[in-house]
Amino acid sequence: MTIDGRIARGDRTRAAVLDRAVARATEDGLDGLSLGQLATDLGVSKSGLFAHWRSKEELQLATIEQAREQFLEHVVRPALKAPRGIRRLWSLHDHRIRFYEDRHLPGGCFFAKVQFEFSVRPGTVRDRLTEHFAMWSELVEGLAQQAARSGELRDETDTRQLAYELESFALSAVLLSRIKSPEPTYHYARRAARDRLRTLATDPDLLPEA
Amino acid sequence: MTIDGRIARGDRTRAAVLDRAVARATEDGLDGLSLGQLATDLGVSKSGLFAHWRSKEELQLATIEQAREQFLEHVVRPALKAPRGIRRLWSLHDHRIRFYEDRHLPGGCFFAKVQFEFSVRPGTVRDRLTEHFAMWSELVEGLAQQAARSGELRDETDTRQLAYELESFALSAVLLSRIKSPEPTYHYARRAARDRLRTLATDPDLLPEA
DNA sequence: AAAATTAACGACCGGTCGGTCGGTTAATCC
DNA sequence: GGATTAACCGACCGACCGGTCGTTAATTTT
Repeated sequence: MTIDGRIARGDRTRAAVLDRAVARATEDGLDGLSLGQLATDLGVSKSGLFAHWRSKEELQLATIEQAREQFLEHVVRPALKAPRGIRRLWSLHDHRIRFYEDRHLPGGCFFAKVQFEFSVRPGTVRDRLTEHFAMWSELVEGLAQQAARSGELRDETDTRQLAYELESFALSAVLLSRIKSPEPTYHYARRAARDRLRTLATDPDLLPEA
Repeated sequence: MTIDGRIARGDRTRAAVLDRAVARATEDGLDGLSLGQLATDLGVSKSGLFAHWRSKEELQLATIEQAREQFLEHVVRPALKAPRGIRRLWSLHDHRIRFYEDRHLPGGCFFAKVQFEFSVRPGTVRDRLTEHFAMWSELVEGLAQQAARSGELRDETDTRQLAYELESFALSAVLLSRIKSPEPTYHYARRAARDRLRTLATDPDLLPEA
């Protein structure tokens, strides 16, 4: 019952390749990824990559899963530590902006980038991205509904509408932080969400002040 | 002083190529554009394209200008017919959403697509896109300031913040209309902007109702 | 110690990419 | 009517693309 050193080695390179692939994809896109360049960057051979993934598309799909893991680890799981309700909703938005702010990825956000890249290009990659976004949407809308049911949101609140607006503020933070100056952008992204949540909250003091 | 038929012919093909390039770029991006495919689609030869643009980058830059023209014609100029102030601001947002809704371009929005594509890729293309976005930002913020100065927005209104939020709602409409169902998305994009403007308006009746 | 398994490699393939070059055709100018 | 000009084309180029294949080196199993 010892650890197989060969497999451990494979796992290590696989992880290294995927981490690099996620990062590069935020710059040049999932399709812009060239297997040759990726291999050279990592100091491995191109054919070595094919030992782990049988095609470029397979590697793209694996890259998506890796990006999802990163996002869960840095954004979702920490955010869920906040108390149920409107504070958890805010926490999710805040952690998300912080993740962009901290520049974990050179392009800011893997999913924003590749969603735009594949949103009108049918295929397996697009389908997987759509699934992931559906899950993410359910998470956000679920948290909003939780907050509504526990009486922390005004009765007339449209939780889907709210989810749309939060998504908007975060999504445009990714882009605008690269096109205009980053600091004001992140500030606007936070303030927009906080103001919106405060107008819908039955107890605005649950949220940070201006 | 008659019209030179040869030059007129050149202008016609140039316009046809650029229109097609704008449309295709919303699907595959400005870099995803292949000159060979583009030429084949239009029934011309690849080398014929090089007679009009000396490199791919030159064609990309020309494509950006063409997209700008389209956007001015379908969105900006019609929107500016609305009376100065908050109604003009709303009109700009509404025309923008309508432009996406009408599916003039297969990918929804040229600028959203290529901004994401080039936002972290230094070069002439990126620089031009940044310039264009700066002009667009000035337009929106200028309209907001106009509305504020004429007393149609509450005194405490942060016009830059408002511009950020409007941009967010429109930007995410492009993406979410492809990932989720389109109709609710456009509805959310309009309602978010209208609600926000109404809370900031000194006279909400200037804006359409729910 | 031999056999089996796994990661990784170098050489190579057909195809496509952006780009060049020497024409051809047709409209315009003198 | 001949020279000029502009649009456009077909053949071709080197570079790079995703992908295949036979092999080597290291580790584990028997």
